[in-house]
Amino acid sequence: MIDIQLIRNNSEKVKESVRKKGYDTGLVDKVLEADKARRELIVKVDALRKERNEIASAEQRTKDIEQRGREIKEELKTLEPQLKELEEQFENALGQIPNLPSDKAPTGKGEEDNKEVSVWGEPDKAKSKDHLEIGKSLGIIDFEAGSKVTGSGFYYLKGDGALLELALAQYGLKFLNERGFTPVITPDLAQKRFYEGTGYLPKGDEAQTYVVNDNDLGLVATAEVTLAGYHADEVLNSKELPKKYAGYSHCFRMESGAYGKYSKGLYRVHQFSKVEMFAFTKAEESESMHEGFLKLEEEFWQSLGIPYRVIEMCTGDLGAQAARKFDLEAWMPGRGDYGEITSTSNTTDYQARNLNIKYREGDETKFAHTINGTLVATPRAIIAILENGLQEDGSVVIPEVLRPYMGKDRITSSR
RNA sequence: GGAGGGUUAGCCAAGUGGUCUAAGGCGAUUGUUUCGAAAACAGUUGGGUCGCAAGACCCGCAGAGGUUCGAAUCCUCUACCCUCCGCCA
Repeated sequence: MIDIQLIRNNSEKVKESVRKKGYDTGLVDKVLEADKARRELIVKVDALRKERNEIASAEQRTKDIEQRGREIKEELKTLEPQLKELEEQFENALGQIPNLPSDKAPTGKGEEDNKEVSVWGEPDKAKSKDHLEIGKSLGIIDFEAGSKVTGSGFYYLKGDGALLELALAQYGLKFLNERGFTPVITPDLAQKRFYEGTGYLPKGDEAQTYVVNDNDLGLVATAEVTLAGYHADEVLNSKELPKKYAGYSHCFRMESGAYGKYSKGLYRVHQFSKVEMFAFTKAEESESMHEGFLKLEEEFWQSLGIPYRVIEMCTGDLGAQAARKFDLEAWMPGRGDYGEITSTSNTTDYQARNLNIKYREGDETKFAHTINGTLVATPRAIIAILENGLQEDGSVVIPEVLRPYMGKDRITSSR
């Protein structure tokens, strides 16, 4: 959520930001109304509580005073639940206001207004084979068994496919560990507060998360959920900041209604694993940390030798949480186009407000800033590696940096 | 699964119905002092409402209910932590 003070003091500016993000500016007026109603009742309730406290600490206790105490108790019995209700309405309204976009984010409505920032590597236009075809002939990806046993959108990786996934994860964690990140293996399930607090409720708010029983637990869509939650309700020491984590987890996404030729094969699946970067920083450091995340993503993908381009999201394509966001898109010969492989967002203090993550600096406590970024989501990495590394003879060359983890330099057939 | 003990502010910790307006200590931070520092002393160190401000008030003792004129304190439920027993490895 954003700071209510900002809305109270500068509602026009907030509306402008909300409009830029493509949300309804009426949300802002709703918040102000709810805030007003809530404050009016607070004044009433506080006055009654004050009187109650005075009565309770009075030197002399008389029948009259005790009678007044009983009256106050009755009044509060009706007013306090009303206040609670108004507070909830206020919180809900406030929670629907998206984070303000950074001034640096290009203004725009949707995908078509995103900005290409840079391009690295030379796509090999001669290659056009699809990872599904390659994976099938090498015997390393099996979607048929996945849909038999689990359902559509699930798959088996086997043989070198399994080794490749683990190689990517291990290389990724080591890569980040060497660059100051703490590797973490996180829970794959989290409570509602966390998967909602990190904002996996997009504009359409179609459910994205698999929920387990009525347990209030959901399968995480990303380790961002559990990494952000790691320091929930804490006050961090500013000297310990920034804190940088490299989380490895499975990710589960319902992806309802997301079928089509661009969602083919491993590109859009219901379960995958991912190495995720996450940082908690001081307010003034989030921007440089975010840019650092982008650099690390580039360095990582360059080390794999995969051609990519960097896209900066325009305001309309930032989502609720992000103030600024960059994606890396790898060249994928099978589709003859670039496809998203990473995404890094600066959510400033938006997530931290939801999850109550602060830091103390001097005699001030402030909300921390949180930054997230994909290092590698393994299925899409596998697409890029298979399709770009395919040789004439049908084998696939493994990027050099992964060879130590695989114990071989190419994939020839499944074993 | 059973039985007991526990959860107080950034951390440690006192407090078993009414000056608790939550003691004290540590840490952090600001000021005084100093050439500078240390030490010492003084202040600040959860959230909210009203107010131009000075300030005033409300809430907050794991969470949610309840008893009472009055709850950190008594009662009920829930979560989590610890110890022992059982079970499994």
